[in-house]
Amino acid sequence: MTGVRTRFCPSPTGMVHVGLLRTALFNWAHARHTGGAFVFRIEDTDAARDSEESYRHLLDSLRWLGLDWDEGPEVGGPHGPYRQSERSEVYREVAGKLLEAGHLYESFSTNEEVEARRLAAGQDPKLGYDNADRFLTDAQKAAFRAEGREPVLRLRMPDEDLAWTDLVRGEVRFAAGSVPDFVVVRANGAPLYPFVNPVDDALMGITDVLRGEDLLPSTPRQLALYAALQDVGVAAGTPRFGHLPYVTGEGNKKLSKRDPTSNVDAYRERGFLPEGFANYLALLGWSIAEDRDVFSMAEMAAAFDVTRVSANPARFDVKKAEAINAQHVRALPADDYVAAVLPVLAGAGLVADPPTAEQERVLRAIAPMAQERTVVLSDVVGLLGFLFTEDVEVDPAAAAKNLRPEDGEVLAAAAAALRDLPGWSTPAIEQALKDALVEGLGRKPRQAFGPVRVALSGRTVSPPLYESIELLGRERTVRRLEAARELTAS
RNA sequence: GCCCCCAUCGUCUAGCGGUCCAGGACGCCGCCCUUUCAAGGCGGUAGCACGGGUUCGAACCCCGUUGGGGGCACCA
Repeated sequence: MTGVRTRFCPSPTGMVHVGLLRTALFNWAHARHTGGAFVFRIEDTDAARDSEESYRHLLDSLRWLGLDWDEGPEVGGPHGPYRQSERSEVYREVAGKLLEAGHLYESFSTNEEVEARRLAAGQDPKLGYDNADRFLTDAQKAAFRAEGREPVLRLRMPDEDLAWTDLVRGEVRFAAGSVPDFVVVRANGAPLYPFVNPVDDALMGITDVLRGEDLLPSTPRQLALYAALQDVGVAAGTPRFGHLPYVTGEGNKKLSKRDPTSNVDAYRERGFLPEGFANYLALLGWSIAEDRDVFSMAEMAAAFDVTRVSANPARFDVKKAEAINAQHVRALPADDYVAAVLPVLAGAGLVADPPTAEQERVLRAIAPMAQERTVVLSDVVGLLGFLFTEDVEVDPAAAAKNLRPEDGEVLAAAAAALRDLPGWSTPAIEQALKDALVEGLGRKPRQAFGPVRVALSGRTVSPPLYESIELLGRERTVRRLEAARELTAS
């Protein structure tokens, strides 16, 4: 397959939805896999809801995920402009051609009139427009205009079944007559989405349209429009369509825009890696192999086949997304991990920006042990914070569990063993603590090291103890042990 | 109401007529390793919605039922 051109054409309203980003990802992957082009177009025809901020945010989100576009905003291309708000002339011209060729006609019926006619005929008003204005005479039109009415433009639907072979679902068919003539241009001259979207696709040479399942019922109209567009020489052909399954939330409902778990930013802020998040998104409807589900963007591009996308709706499962992300975090080269984590620590005020040499040394030393405990980047604030503060705030729950009155002796013994330890190294620290606590006090390892861990890190979960102690240094270690000992007394 | 889409473990999926008493992953439950928590290793739990066909043979093909979802704007 060559010459494939896919597109992603969101409207800049509000936040970026995970389902939207999944659609972008699949279009990108399909283009990359086939060696085609990925076009990015902004459908900002709704001035009331669109915002410049949201537009910027859209570009930023695509770039964050690693989706590069060949044509579109900020990169240009031969079919621009790529923002619909700048293409009004184009639509006016195309509508003119279609009207002249008789594919479009002027319609004066109001919704109330249509409904009244349906009711009078004993039909369900839900059926919509009744094609009543199809053959208005010039005299009739003049009469309506004399009343001060301005017409909308409607597309004359063909009297035949509208069917296509969907890339993900196979043949889909709508019976002739089941789709009424639809409005293409408003009375005030403003073109509508069902018109501008195919017009732009045609003009931009789009060959493959991968979009959400919610748009499937509007495909017959697009097909009819395409036929008209070809007739007047605007379109070269009809694109292939592939309708991607819904991304659902809890329950089986389509993931609502109001559901906080649908906002891509939430994942970004928690520190999902772009590759990890893209990997999970790809799993929503696609799989790379029978026994494998962790892969890179490059691997996805190499293997992606739209035809193998599942038609089933997919539930967004945060737990699995985290598990996939954690695998990407663990696979990071150490330097990359440090680089990724530094801004997070700086953002939490734990290290300077840029970090001091000492802070960087500590981070590099603990990184390999922290890495395998990091699911999302923001985890490091809690996991490593104790290494970058003078004193530590002990988590009350951890204290209740491991800083009980009987644990005081452990802390005292640990402090004593470390206060004058010759040689401050991980092995020396390990030996000293084992001697003092396990041998000396006869405590089980669990009973011995639990209190020490809480005293030093403030939590029951931390990187390996001895290494942490070495990095903490003698002074802070002893001070924290003594401070914790006072807590056991209370 | 009308039209359309979907139907394999709790979840995401593999399966494209025999190699499937259905494979992987997440989750969950054990065990091992271990200074904690993870990671890692090993094992376990759990599924072809139902009914008819077609066929020597059906998770896979067809029809129906049921269930779920979506669309029916001068919004995108």
